[in-house]
Amino acid sequence: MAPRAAEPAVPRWQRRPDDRPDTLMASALKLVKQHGYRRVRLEDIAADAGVSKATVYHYFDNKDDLITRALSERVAERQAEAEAMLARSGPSATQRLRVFLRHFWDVQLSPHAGAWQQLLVSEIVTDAPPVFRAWAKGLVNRWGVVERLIHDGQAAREFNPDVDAAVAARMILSGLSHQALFHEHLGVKRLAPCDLDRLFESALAQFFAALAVGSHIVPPR
Amino acid sequence: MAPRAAEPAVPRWQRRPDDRPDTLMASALKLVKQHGYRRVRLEDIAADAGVSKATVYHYFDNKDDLITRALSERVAERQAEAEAMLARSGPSATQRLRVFLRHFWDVQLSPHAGAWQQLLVSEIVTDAPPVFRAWAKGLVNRWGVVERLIHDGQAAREFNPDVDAAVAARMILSGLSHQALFHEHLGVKRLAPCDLDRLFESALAQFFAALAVGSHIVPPR
Amino acid sequence: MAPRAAEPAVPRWQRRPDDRPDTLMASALKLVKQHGYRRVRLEDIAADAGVSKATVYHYFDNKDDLITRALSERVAERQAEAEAMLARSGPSATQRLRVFLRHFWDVQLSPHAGAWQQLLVSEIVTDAPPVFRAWAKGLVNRWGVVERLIHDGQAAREFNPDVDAAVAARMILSGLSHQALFHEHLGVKRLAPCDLDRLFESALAQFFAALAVGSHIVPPR
Amino acid sequence: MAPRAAEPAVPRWQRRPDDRPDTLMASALKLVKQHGYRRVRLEDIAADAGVSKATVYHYFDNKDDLITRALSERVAERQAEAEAMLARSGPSATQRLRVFLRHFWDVQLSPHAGAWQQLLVSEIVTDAPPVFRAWAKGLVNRWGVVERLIHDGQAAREFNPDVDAAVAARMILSGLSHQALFHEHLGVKRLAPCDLDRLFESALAQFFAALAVGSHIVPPR
DNA sequence: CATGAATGAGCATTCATTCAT
DNA sequence: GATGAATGAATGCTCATTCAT
Repeated sequence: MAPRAAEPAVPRWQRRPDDRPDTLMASALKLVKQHGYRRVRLEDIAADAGVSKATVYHYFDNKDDLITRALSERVAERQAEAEAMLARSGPSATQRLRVFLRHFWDVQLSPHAGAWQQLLVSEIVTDAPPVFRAWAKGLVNRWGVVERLIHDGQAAREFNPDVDAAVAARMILSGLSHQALFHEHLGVKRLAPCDLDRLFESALAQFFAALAVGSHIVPPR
Repeated sequence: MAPRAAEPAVPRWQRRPDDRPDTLMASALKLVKQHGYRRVRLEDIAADAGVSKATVYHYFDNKDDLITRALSERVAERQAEAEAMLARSGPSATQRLRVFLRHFWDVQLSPHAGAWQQLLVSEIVTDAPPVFRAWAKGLVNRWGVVERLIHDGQAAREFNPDVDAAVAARMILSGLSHQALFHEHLGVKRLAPCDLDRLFESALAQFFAALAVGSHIVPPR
Repeated sequence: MAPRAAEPAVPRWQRRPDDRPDTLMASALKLVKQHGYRRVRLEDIAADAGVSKATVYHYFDNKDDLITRALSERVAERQAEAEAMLARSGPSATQRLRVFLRHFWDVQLSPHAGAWQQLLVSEIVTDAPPVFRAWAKGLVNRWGVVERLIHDGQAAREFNPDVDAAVAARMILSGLSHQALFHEHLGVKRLAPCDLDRLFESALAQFFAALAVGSHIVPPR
Repeated sequence: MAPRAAEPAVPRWQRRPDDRPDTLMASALKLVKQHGYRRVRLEDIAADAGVSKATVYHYFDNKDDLITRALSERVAERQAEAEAMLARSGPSATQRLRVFLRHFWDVQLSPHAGAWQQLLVSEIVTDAPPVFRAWAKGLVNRWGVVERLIHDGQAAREFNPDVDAAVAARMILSGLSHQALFHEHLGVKRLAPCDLDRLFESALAQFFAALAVGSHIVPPR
């Protein structure tokens, strides 16, 4: 409470006011990930950011605005990362796909990603539709990336041209995502143990088997 | 205030049939699905069931108890349905798998199932772990059913014996689930349209292609 | 719920309905003493008496009526005891006083009496004035008893006739009561230990010293 | 709802001086004394202090915290007063005792003190033990003061050195306290009238008679 | 008689938001 | 710009009492 006497008169840094919104959004993000969208209290966010509740209203319209903007910004960053994830070079479509999917899997397994999936599916889709839409665009984008890689492989005669590339892309990504969420993040692995690498490798083996040139694909009806 | 003269004195409340707890749980379920676990107000549930708040406390310990029991009961029912879903007969493993998966897909597409997935992933896993565990058991169960059907097919030489049946089971179910959730329930279909039947049929075609006897499966490492 | 089959057809005793009110009052008394007037819940009393809440309303107008009547009855009993306490015979007034006061002290030390004092002073005086009045009559009665015993002693030349007997009676009884309450029941003995017998005996010695024939009593102004 | 035209827009609340917590504690104290610990409603305290319920939570953790702190503070004040009560000078121990006890008696007769005794004995001892302990310390303290004054008198040959000073102190203070409570505050004077001054003076006369040099004290056993 | 069922009124506590300084 | 102070609107829970059976 009382000013600490012997302290150096010149603090090492001054909090630049411009940082405020970012600091607040960072705190918001952190606490939302920890406790969920609806459970975070504005007060906690403010405290975490080291400001008073009222200050939040200088920078944001209300709690929702703060959180929504915090999430949006993060979605944008993630999107950028996701783009970067694309394996741009590589000898074969197979190789590039494998690299991309491996990266995707690793990301999905991060606790970060787990928390995000939960938030998205539950509260964001309901309470912050624009954020959800932004994120969904990224999702569709990734589907497109994989679809294009498959098409490349088909064009290069690496893959069976009869395979429905769009669906194949969706299924491998959805499968991996869903497994990461339930198996890893939600703890189903305790009920049905399965080595994570085996999961990924087997899934990939089957994915490529279905894409293989001679695969017995029965075109939909 | 004013003395009611010869009025028949309408009784303040009615005695209703003994299914009170069930009615309450039904209302709870309905409103939880509509507004989410944390957002339902006890008062709304009571009102929906046509009773007063206090009546709820006659049958349940508290709000959590009511909702948790409502969810648990529903999980039990769903579990039963899921068991029944099993295609018990059929000429071939392929046929039986197809029937099972079709049923699974149809169920996943129901709005009901969509709401459930959201609830489970978000609030139930956090706020009602026992309910989540019960549900997770059912999930693992379904994985097991498909795995066994694949094993049957492998034993009957219908499928490639090298395929990792457990992972194949997980991936097809997870893929379908995840697609149903995002594509259908969360509205991603507006961003990336795709016919639901095509989705299912292509997914199945690729699934069986990977299982096909001659498929080029590279066993994991 | 289901009737226990093998049970002897004739229970050893039938609860006589006439017992009900007494049973209820007993439970009320017990719980009021345990938890205080305002904290007992009607439900607890009913449960303790083995009947349902609604049954209480057959015998009593409301919660207050039940408790008030329970207390009143007990006050009446106590009063009777108190009367009986009077040492009717004895060689000297001194002896009879000593016997009476010893009895009084012992009663005051009982946990029972402690609970009662608390109740009286706090809730009964406020919430059940008639009960309080009844009890107060008993109190005044006891003062009168001691006063008369002192008068007897004065008439017999055992005590100094100048002593104000009424006040002496009040002070010895109040002193003992108050000490019993605070020292014993409210636990002040932990802060200022004092042997109970020493307390009583010293108090009595001083009481009789003041009454002694040669005592230097300065009559009030 | 209707747009308020050019209205000066009366502010919804006022900022008030910084003595809020004190104001609140004062109101708490007042209402607790009026209605008892458990019966005061937070809302009433807030209203009495002219603030909203929520404001209370700005300064106190909860209702209990508010009341407990209010009581504690008051106990502290009373304690200070009690210390000051000590008759520091005077020609004789007798004189100093008389002054002290007179002051004590006057205080005990104040309506204030009556309310406090009731609260202490009933709710405080149960619901706010720390407050009770603090108060009990003050009580024991007062016993000690009188005991020391008696010892002084014994040392100065004013009083009989055989008298048990500790017990004498307890009995005179307890007697006066108890009489003040029942006779005055709880209205027993209506049943058994007695002039307050006579009560005090006679009590004191007997007290000093027992202490007198020649008093026939029979040391306890 | 006895009771399970039902309820209204009450109450402490939480939290996003606003205002005066 | 920043904040402490203030609040209204919710909301879960309790309990004495009443009614239909």
